[in-house]
Amino acid sequence: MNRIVPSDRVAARNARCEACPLRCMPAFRKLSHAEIDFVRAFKVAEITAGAGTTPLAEGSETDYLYTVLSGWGFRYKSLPDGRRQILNFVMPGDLLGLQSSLTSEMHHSVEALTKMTLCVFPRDRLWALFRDHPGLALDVTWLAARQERMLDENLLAIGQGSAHERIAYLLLHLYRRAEGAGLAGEGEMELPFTQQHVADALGLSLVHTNKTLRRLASENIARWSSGRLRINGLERLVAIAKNDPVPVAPRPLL
Amino acid sequence: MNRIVPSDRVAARNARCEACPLRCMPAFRKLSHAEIDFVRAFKVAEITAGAGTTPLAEGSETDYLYTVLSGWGFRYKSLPDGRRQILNFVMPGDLLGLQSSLTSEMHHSVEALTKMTLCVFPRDRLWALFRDHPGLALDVTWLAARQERMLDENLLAIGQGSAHERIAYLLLHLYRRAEGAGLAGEGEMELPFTQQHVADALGLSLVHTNKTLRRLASENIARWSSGRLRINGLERLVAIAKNDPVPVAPRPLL
DNA sequence: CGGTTGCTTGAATATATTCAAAGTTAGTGG
DNA sequence: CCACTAACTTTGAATATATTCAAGCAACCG
Repeated sequence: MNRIVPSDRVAARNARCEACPLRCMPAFRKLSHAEIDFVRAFKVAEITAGAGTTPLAEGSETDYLYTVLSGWGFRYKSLPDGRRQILNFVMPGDLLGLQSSLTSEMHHSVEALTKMTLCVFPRDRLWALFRDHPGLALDVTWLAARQERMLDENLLAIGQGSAHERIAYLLLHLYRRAEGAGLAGEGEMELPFTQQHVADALGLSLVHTNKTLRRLASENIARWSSGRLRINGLERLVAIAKNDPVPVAPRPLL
Repeated sequence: MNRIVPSDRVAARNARCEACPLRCMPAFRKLSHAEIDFVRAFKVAEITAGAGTTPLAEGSETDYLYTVLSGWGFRYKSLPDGRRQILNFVMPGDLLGLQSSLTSEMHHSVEALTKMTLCVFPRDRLWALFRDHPGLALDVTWLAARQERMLDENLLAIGQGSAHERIAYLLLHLYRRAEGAGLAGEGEMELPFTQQHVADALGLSLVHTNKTLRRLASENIARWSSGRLRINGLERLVAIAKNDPVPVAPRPLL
């Protein structure tokens, strides 16, 4: 179903992290000179993963951590019979591969939804990061805690919500996160995936996901077509989702 | 429903962390002398939370982190109408309150199932820990990553599993964790909570939870009565759960 | 165009929920 | 020791929600 294809590797050691277009955004915390220098040396490559490829695969060993510079993807786990659960969507600024910091065996996969650009950091230098840059180490922990919080909210929505509530929650969640990454505004954003992805993220069948989305459209709350989401009733969406996860800024970026 | 009761506070600065009965267990990593000294100074109190109390409440501010020394509890989030999702169960060795490391506002609650004993660490000295003890800082990150992995597995079970699979998953998960904390063996363990807790943890109704548990008993796979779980068919339980989360040792303990 | 992928819809079915009530157990106080 | 209560477990029946099955439609692509 999801073929694992090796990612294109681009030698790009000439990283000018201080001029990183992502880091320059106001949403991210400013690093000190010493920290920027460390990050630049920490980064060993910049790779591109094409849409549909699997840069990180469950069960495999990875010696690297990645920061998403651009593009969309998703983290997921599969069952032997093919069912899969999308754990969350991946956007610029996210740190990947931390989950298994000691052992390097991955316990989930990551698939690219669009072409993704990733900064590559060798895992074996994470120790030096913790030893020499406690501020960056706290950033790593902050990112892990943020991830955990998102999973908590996810679990609440999936465990307790009806289909209507789950879909509202997911759309709002994605909109707020995209906002934080400069990818949304004016109630509009790109959704570079299919209804099947929404179904797999929320534990719903494709058919029921479709019917629930149609209902949101007929209620004139949110319309999704041709890969673009338009939210007309943000307040009503929040009321249905019972949760408005506005992101905190400034947030760390490795 | 869940009244918030202040916990009994016990002045216990005479902590002999090096002789901590929990830390002495083989499952936990040995700390260096310097690390032990730091942890002992880091610990400002030892408190007891009675069964049914809520030592950490969603929305409140906490200036402390806690390590569970003994007892059981659970982490949960609630919706305005009373529905609640149990995010996971809390056992000895778990670190609590990290989730919101920078802001001190809690995004979930913790309720004690039995009397719990907790080590108390002031959050504002976390920075000193990261600065002076990178090994302990990595431990904190390791614990966060482990938590994240457990949430991932949870999400997979709840999002994709049938009731039968979810219950099998939870029982197995609890058994493996209890094993790691020295609280289970020979296929037997204490379950100090009710079927309602299982229902709230798995996103199932109480009635359906009960019927599914009865089915597992009638299949002679696992029996739960009078607060005690007896697993007769561990292999069959693993086969249903499609996942056997054997804990890794040694693991860190703060 | 023909083929593929994704969206949409209706109908039949399955799974899980809600409702209702009885049975059990543990704790309390007379 | 027993009556009484409260919390928890168990069961059956009716209902709701979501799934599966099946098929048509639309858009895109070689």
